[in-house]
Amino acid sequence: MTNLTDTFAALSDPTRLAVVERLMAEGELPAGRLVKQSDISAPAMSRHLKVLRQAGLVEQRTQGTSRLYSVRPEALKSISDWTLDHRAFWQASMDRLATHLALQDED
Amino acid sequence: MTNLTDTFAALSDPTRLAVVERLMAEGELPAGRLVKQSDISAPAMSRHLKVLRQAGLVEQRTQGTSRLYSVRPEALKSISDWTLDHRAFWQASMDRLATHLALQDED
DNA sequence: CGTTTAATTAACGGATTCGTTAATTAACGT
DNA sequence: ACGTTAATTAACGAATCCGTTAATTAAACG
Repeated sequence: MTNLTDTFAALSDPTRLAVVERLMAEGELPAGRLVKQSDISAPAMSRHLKVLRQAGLVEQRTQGTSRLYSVRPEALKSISDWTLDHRAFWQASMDRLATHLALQDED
Repeated sequence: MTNLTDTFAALSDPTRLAVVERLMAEGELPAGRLVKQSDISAPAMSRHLKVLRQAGLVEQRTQGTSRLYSVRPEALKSISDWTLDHRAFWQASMDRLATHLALQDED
């Protein structure tokens, strides 16, 4: 099991966050495809993918000379779970804020 | 409005994640209190708090010579919203996984 | 006004991050 | 076995991060 800080670190880079979002939207994709629509080199992308893999955010499988990457849903769930663990805190505050704004609208 | 990658970056350091979690659990606390139960110096903590503040995760108010820090719920909500935006992806996968494991248990 | 308390900013060193180009590994087709 | 395609690892430099100690700012109090 990887640490939550590692998950956050993996998603703290714009290139990596974009990769994860694209893989979620389009599903499994080869590394080369991810390189094409980025403005960095293949080696740079390769190391970003390694970071994502080591953080448990993506997994890799080989097909011919290509490596296909996809998002591991467990990683996403661990983030969601973390926000839910603390939801009692931020939800109440947000509700207060929403109520306050709604009352202001009535003026 | 701050970027989501900045939010993730702020939470990618164990000291900062611990600070945020403690502030959520205990509410507003002075910087000095956060230093005490950490094993880093006051200047180091001060810069961590600055990172959290610039990422919009905490806010600060002054009381006497102390600075009181608290978590901004909006930041937490933005993370929760992000997971919900992609929930359709990971939820379905997790459900499949759960079903699969349940079927295995029956063997 | 000088002192104490609380916290920050300044300055510096070591480690890590992120990009590049060059070299290497891996799988496939002939 | 050889060449091609796809991707990774190696090697290096610039920038950023994170810790430290020393110096500075800010508020409160006699």
